[in-house]
Amino acid sequence: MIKDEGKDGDIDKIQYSTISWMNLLNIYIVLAYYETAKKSAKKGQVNKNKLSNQKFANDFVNFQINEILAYRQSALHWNKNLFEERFTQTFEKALDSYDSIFHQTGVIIHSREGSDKYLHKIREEFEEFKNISLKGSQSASKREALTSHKLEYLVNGLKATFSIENYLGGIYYLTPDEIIFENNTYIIQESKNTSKASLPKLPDIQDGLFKLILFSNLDSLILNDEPVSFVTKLKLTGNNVVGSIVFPDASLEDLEYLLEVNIKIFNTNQKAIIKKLALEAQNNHKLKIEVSSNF
DNA sequence: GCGTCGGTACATAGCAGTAA
DNA sequence: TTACTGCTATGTACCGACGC
Repeated sequence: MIKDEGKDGDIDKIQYSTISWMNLLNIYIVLAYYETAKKSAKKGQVNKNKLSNQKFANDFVNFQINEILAYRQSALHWNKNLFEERFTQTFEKALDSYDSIFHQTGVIIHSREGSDKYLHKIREEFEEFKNISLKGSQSASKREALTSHKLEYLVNGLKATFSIENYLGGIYYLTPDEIIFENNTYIIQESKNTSKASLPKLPDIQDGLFKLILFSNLDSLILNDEPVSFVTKLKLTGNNVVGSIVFPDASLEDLEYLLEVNIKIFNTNQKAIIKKLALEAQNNHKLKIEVSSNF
């Protein structure tokens, strides 16, 4: 839920968007907090208030996993209950745990002040989510499949926000990198770039794909009450890439040619990833993938 | 000043190849 | 079979840049 790396380090807290994301994808959430940590002994860090080697309270994690194994309802249901009944107290536990880590290690941690504000904000977002789901369940239209999403498209200056809702009432807010209007079609695009390598790292590609697969499964895109045509696109750019390719438009020959002219640019693993991306675009309706140079 | 993001450095684990 | 070596993938930590 929270990771405090000491006063001179980073502090990370779970965001509500992550929780609603899990709701949308039917993934069960396990709350966890760190129980022990050591003062960082790395050179350059010994004189700072920095924690490393943080370990989870494992019993608490295992307990929840066992509960989930015996649970018979949807992840949304589990997550909702978890949030209502355990979130605040577990967060307090996490903070208390950091207090005792401070006493054990002498490492000063971030002040507790911001935490109340955080809890208030995340609770507010949860309430908003509950209100929207309530409205959804009252509506006469029964949605039967995950692919039938309700979609709102808000244009706010240059930023566009999608709110996707599935039939269970899970909601996730996503902001795509770019929206391009071309040949009467909206292209929802995620871009991943790498300045040093020729192809972005696999986790980055996966992240982009993941967001786009949600978009590409949308039934329809409504802008100002009018249905508009759209595709989704993952644009991968890297260093020294010769030529460019767009899947699934490109032929097998095009793919072989791209790999041939970039034989020294892409390593074996990267070539394999590109081939898999070609397959992904072939099998995923409405998804395009572009591989090109970053200049 | 704070929170966030992206790039990078570093440690570690897994794996395959090779020599003893 | 064992010990060693180098390569790669992965996760964590660190740090600078940026916007608010």
